[in-house]
Amino acid sequence: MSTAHHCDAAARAEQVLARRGARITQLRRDVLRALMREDRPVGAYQLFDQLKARDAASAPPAVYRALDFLVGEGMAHKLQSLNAYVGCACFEHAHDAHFLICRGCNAAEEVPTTAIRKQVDTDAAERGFAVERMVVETVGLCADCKGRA
Amino acid sequence: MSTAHHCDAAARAEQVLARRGARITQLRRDVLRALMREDRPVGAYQLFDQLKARDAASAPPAVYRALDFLVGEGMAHKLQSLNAYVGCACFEHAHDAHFLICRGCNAAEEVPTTAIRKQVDTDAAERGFAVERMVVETVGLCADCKGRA
DNA sequence: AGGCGTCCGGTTACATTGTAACCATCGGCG
DNA sequence: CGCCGATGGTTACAATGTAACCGGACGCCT
Repeated sequence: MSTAHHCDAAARAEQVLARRGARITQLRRDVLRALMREDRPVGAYQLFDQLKARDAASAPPAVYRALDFLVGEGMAHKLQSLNAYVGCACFEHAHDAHFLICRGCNAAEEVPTTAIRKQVDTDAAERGFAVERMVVETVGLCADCKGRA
Repeated sequence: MSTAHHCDAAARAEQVLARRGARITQLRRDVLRALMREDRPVGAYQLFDQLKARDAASAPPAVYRALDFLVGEGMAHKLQSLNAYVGCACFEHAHDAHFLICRGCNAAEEVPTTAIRKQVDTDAAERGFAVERMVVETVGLCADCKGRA
């Protein structure tokens, strides 16, 4: 696993944010990079500990604020079933996602939601429900971990 | 809104559990009924406070254990995006669900997942991922709250 | 009936996750 | 320059969830 890919993701994300006119501060950059460096979901306090060790963060609220910013910009997602965050160098401001979360290796693969979103919209429309946000998370075993079982 | 419906739900759930041979203790019954009495998601500590007031629960772990039992039996679901629980007088041991969660009135309507589940299975199969559990939650405004806006 | 093993829940003490509130600072802008 | 909104530092806490240990209840078997 080369780190090049992850650096690229962070760099790409920063470019997108810049083009968008978003304020990229040092803290936000640090959080973004820390997130991207991992290829797994990371807890807010895990991030905090990492950053704290480098004097890059002062206290939990700072980290949560940066995470909220990144999630709002679509550069991170929160995994509700893990209370953890993953990075995502996406070009859309905010977008929903479907995560395949492996309970073997803790990887979380983001996959597109077009078909699911359509079905959710149908379910909602039938009931006059206006969709704002969607959470889709699937827990199980990835191909590798399934094999290793 | 009559309470009859909710009592029926709790009674029905207890019947199903009984037929299944599950151990229905006083605590579990109390938690089940408290859950069913609400028509909204309820936090574990909210339940705890209610039960505590009636001397029906001693401490948080007891409530969490009862909730785990009920979720395992398919008589309750956890809403990951709210950290809250809802009852469900279903006949399946465990089943996934799609929840339409209204941020106006906090109602959570459970709707079937057949179509979504199929798509999730497809997404997963394409990547060799073995699905075990699925979380689908949609946040927005229900018909009533949309109107009231 | 007696003894055994398992399941359940009481209890204590914490761990983890998330936030409210207040203030200092910084950067842009008139 | 002086104002203003956005950002983040700081403190103190709220809310959510759990580990570990124990005793008692219950079913089951002999």
